[in-house]
Amino acid sequence: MNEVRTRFAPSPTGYMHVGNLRTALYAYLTARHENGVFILRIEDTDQARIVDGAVDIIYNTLKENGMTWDEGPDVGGDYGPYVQSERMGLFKDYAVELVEKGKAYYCFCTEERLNALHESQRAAGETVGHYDRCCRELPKEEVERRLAAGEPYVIRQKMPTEGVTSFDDLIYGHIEVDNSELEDQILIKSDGMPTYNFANVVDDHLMKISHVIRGNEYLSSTPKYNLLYEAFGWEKPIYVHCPPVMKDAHNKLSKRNGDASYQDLVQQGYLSAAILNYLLLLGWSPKGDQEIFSREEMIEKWNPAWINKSPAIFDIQKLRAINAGYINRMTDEEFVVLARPWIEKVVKTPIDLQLLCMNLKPRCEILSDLPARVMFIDNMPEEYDLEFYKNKKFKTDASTALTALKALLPALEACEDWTREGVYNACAPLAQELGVKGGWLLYPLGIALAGTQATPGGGTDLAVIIGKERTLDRVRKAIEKLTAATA
RNA sequence: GGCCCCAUCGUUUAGUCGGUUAGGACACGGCCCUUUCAAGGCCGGAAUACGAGUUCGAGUCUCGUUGGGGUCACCA
Repeated sequence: MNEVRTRFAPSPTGYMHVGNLRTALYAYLTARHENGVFILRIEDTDQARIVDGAVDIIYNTLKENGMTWDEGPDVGGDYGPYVQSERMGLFKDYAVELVEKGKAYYCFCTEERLNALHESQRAAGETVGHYDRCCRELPKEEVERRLAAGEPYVIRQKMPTEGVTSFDDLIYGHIEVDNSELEDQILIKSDGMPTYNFANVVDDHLMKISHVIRGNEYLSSTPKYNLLYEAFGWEKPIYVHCPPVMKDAHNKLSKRNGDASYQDLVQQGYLSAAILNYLLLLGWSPKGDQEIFSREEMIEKWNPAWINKSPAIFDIQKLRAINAGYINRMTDEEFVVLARPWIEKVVKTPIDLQLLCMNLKPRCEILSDLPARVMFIDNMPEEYDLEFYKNKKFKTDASTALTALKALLPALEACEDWTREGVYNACAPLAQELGVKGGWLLYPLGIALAGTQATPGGGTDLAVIIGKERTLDRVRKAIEKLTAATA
């Protein structure tokens, strides 16, 4: 049994989109599950599309998610270099080897001739087809003469003309394609550089990649890859083609359409662990009903054969729910650390942060929810709808609220122990004295202190969070407001 | 258009040898709990794209139809 070696081979062309990240995760897990090797290879041969800083984004994203690579541009390894542009010298010799084996050939056709060919195909009412293999059987002497004359050329792969080529994909199973469908594809371009397909096969072989894990847009070119392996006499890898992550039923998720990238999601307050967990489940499922996985659990349970065949639509609602699950599972202390910067965006005054966060934790799905929820602390709305005081269950309204707040005010003024228990104990007994339910008495307090209906905690908790001074001030103002309104 | 691939609740998935009240999660609705809103607990509505065939029996096997995705570059 050979060692399992997988690779993630992104092009540094910008942001990391979530489909890409998922592919990286699947490759990472496949390696780690088998105690194998995970390799990072940067495919930067399309210099025109390279974006500055994109490599760092790839490094950082992988690192943030704990996906460490054993071999790569920065850490080295026995099969480097791991940046494709630094390997350019390597490929031509392999292509020439193929020519010598009769599996490839020099082609001197000019761009003009190819265009003309396509024109005539079009004129004949055919769809534009394959290269007509004009140079495939050129006499050896002619080839050598034209090479010596310095004529520009490409090297093309010689495809079989009849029969079928098949391969096995770990998730799609056995796939066959008629050889007549295969074009004599270019291996080496006229500038001497390899095409992506060719470089990929050679690199994967040289790096001893055992599992080729990639998007299923490569499914239809895989027969060509396989033929290349066969032509060289190399051992073929196990193919794992992953279906795409969709934005909706018709469109792939892509940065070009303005869809959220991994970085965008993090900025919006999603936890990277939650994003990764969600991605794991998008198109893959383990045996049981477990949904939240630590990295160790992911590695343990991972089986690439359980990847789904059909495309999956990215559902932000489910991501929110998973994110909420991660927040809920945190300790209060961990949550305070994460929440503090978001809270401090809108709260500059002193508060009981611990108590606030304790109340916020089960109410927070993503961190960016926070500012809106705590806005009232520094900026309570001057005007708010007195209808807020209406509560069907407790049978309260503006008028009962006035009564309740008037009863509460002296108790709050007299309260010396301004803690959660202290304030609650100062207020709650009043309900008994008045012969009313706790909610009748305390519901209005929350409205008076926040001016909104949804608050992080009940009335007495809010009082403790914002402090005695502000509490008394707001209760007095509410009494004024209610007195004026109900007069 | 040719070729390849795919098809279970709104979404994501379970369903490995044909026999299931077709299960879970998110979302949605209801109830409970409750000092608001949440969280939590309980309950509920919701799917095998369609049509044939094989079979005592089909989500599961075969064929077709429809729908969808991918691919057909000197791009990666």
